[in-house]
Amino acid sequence: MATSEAGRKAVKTPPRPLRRPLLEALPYFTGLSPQARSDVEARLVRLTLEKGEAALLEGEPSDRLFFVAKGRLKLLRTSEGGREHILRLLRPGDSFNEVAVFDGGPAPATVMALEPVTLYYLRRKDVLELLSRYPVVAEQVTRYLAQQLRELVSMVEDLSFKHVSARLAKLLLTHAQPAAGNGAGLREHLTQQDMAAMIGTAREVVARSLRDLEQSGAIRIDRRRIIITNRKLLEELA
Amino acid sequence: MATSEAGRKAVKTPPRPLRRPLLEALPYFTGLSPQARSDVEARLVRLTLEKGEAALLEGEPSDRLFFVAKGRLKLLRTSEGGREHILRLLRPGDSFNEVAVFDGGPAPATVMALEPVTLYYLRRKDVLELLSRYPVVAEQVTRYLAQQLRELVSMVEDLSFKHVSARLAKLLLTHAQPAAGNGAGLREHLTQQDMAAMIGTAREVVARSLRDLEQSGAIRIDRRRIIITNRKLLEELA
DNA sequence: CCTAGTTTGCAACCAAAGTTACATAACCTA
DNA sequence: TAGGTTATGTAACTTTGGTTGCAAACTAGG
Repeated sequence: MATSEAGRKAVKTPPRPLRRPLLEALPYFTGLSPQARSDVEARLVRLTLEKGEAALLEGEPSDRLFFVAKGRLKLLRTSEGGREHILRLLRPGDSFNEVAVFDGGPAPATVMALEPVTLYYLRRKDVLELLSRYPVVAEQVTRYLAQQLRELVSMVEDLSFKHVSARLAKLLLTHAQPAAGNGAGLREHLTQQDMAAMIGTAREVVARSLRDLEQSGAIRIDRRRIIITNRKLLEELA
Repeated sequence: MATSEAGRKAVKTPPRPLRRPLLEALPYFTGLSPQARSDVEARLVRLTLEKGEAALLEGEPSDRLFFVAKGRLKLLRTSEGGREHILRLLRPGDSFNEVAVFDGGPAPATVMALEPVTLYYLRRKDVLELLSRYPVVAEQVTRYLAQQLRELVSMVEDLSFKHVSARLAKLLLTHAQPAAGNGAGLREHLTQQDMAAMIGTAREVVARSLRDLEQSGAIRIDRRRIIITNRKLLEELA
């Protein structure tokens, strides 16, 4: 993360057969019949991006529904002042740009590659066709959209009711090593800048809050790695 | 608005034929064939609520997709501290509880009647059946969900980037009399408490911001009615 | 191994927003 | 219209969060 400015050149690579596991990993298309599956595959277009390149710029029209096959991206919204709020991190299996595809408006957020990335996309008309041809897909799509809505509602709630340190605590918890209880680190390294952009505040405030959390005994910061020393406590703070 | 606590008794009234205009006003079901229409109508259940009654409580399971036929409701999220954040005002033609119906989880928000209200609802299984039987419905539903997502993203952006006075200015603009330019009042009266709950702040802060806006010349407050005296300015502030 | 760029630590300060505490005005209902 | 209830106006104060400004620690590439 923490990439600086970026162009948006995209390398369109020649179509190449999809590996099965990928399509199966896309929530929209699990459990389709073989014919249906090839119907979908025939419409997918492959696309690769370098680190820092944008798949989508907020405000621009776009009718592509994207799927992440490889690599991670950030989906963010930018303020006039240049600050960014990261709404989601995208990883293989995720999709994005549903909003623009389904309501026909401009892209509501920018999506930028955090590392070399492979994407596939469908055009709006193909999506709608698949949607009406395969009801299962329609069902999966509505489920996915509903989940997104649920997450955003919870984000709104957090922003409006919780203080920075609570939002930070929650962020740490959702990024903690899964199995581990106490003593767990984060699954992937996040810079303070990243964390700030994810919970909607400034980097310095994150630093301050991290110190507070350390004071309280919930976490320990060891050579800029965050260790959760008291998960219970952290959950209470969140 | 500004209703106090409320029970949640609901009066289930005997089924009665839907007036055509209503069904036509529901975005999901416009443009259906007559048979399709009666297929939908046969599954709708009618429900009335008194002012202050809840159609839905956040956290409770619910598999009903609701449609507003008459009256207004507020859709809100409550904090532990009892503060509420109003996410949307619902009026005839609106629907709610898509999230729980489509992802199968608990209701993400509470919905409360602001006045006597008539609702219709469909059960989850009927919704899914209609969805797969009539592709047009699937398309309308995904469009509607996408619009909701767009609005929530914009709400998140506002909360994270804008100050209270900007959020308030925006709120006033979206509630201003439609046609009118300067000199326009609000379409419906909102108490400061309402406004505070809609932009995620405290009532006193709204009062303070209103004074600021009046100072700046964007609005005038005349016997607790808000008049927009300089729409341009208000738009800049937002 | 060295350097340029990135990330972090931290303090001091300022601005915004939340809180507390009342007084006053408007509204509704009996 | 009287009297209670709800909505407002406003000030003072506290807390949180945003900003500024560096210095130090780190890291990746050459």
